[in-house]
Amino acid sequence: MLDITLCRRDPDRIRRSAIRRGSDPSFVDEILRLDERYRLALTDLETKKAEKNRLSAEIAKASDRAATAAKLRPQIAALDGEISALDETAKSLAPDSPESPLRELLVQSPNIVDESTPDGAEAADNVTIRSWGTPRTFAFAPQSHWEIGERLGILDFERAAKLSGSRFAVLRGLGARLSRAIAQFFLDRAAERGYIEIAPPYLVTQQTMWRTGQLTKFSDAMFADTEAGLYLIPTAEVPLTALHGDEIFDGGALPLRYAAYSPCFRKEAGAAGKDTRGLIRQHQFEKVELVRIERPEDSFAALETLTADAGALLEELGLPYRVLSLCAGDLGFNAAKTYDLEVWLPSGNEYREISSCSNCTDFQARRAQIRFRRDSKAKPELVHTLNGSGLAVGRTLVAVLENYQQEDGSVIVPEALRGYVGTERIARPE
RNA sequence: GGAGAGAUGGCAGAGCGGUUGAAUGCGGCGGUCUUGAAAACCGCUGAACCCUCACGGGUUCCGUGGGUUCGAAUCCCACUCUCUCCUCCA
Repeated sequence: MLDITLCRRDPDRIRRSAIRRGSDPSFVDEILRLDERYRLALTDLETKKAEKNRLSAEIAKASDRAATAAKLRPQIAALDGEISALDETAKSLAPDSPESPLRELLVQSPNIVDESTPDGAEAADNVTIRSWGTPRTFAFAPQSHWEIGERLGILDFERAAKLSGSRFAVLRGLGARLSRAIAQFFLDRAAERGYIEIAPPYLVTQQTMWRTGQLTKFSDAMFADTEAGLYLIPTAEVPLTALHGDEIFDGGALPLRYAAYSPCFRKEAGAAGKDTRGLIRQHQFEKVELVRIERPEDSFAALETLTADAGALLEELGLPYRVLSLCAGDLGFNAAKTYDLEVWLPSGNEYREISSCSNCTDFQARRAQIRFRRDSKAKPELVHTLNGSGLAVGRTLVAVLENYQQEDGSVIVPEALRGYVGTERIARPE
């Protein structure tokens, strides 16, 4: 949600951001026009209310209340008429009333693009910031993770389809164990880096979804039980970020760092025909999510740290990756700036996204009303929220299987995971 | 699922239909005292929005939404949530 006061103070900033995202900036003029009308109506309304309150106070102060009330009643009735009419007008225009077109415009607009986000219209314009590791050269044709997994008996897509249809997987034996090992490894590292582990609900209310910007209007991206009014989280970012909604922190409480391991549920409605094989794009996948709540002045430095925290996991696993700065046109709704981490997958001879780290500045904080005070007398200010995968478990499993595959069909377990998996090599199904 | 109790400021906890944004306590901030600290004492201490260059003024908010009334934290209705007991269950 955009800040109405910022729209008044610096409309050009909003226009510039819209243009960089590739959308028409004329809505800013519409916002200003509606806002003007709203404030006129509001001032009018409040003046009438003040008059009425004065008359009521007069009755309260009078020695003979009944008589005074009788005398003033016609005046008050007249004011009541005007008040209810003005009230309706003001309500229909207010930036916080659900029906108002002004609110619609504020709510539908994506976050303001940060200056440091590169220009560009689409994914091809994203800028590679750095890369780590050298993709391994294979003496044989590397296989895809589903070939490896099915042959080793640790991935079973056929039976998953029998149970649940397409875009599901069954992990078996060391496959299931490896997946659990990866998640455990991520959580342990997060704890070492000062992230507090949270085990959140996986079902949240519509309001919670709305607050973190996942629900704008009608979203067909998420699984929901509409009868119960509950949504399956598409990422733990949702409960972690909304955790402190409607709260005001003491300045000393910040920054806050949270990590949560959770399943994520997505309909993938817009992805028909994409990544239909294997674990890459599932209706249900697991992820360790990192969330930071920061003071505004610290949030961009925190984005660098967050991205480094995610990258360190890939480095420890020995998986080559690169970091992209998403261009303005490819940026998500909530983000002012995003770094994507892409891991090397030898079967496709390409890098694939395994983490996305975003600074959402005050955008989600405004929706969820997460604030802090610099000192005990200061006015509450909105915090900045950041989130990043640290990392997607399923895609890490893919990367491990593909990058560590051996010519004999076995897979070596990366050093960092051996303690969790309990073996150095996955050779044959038990 | 059944029965009961409750929802008030950062927290705890009062509150008669009339100047109550709300007693009191705790916490927080400032001050006096002190070499310093503690204690004691004094003062201040909720949020959102609108008008104003500013000083200042105004409106709204006591779970949410309606209603009664000139006037509602206080009365009425509906809803939501929390707690306790029973039931069920991993």
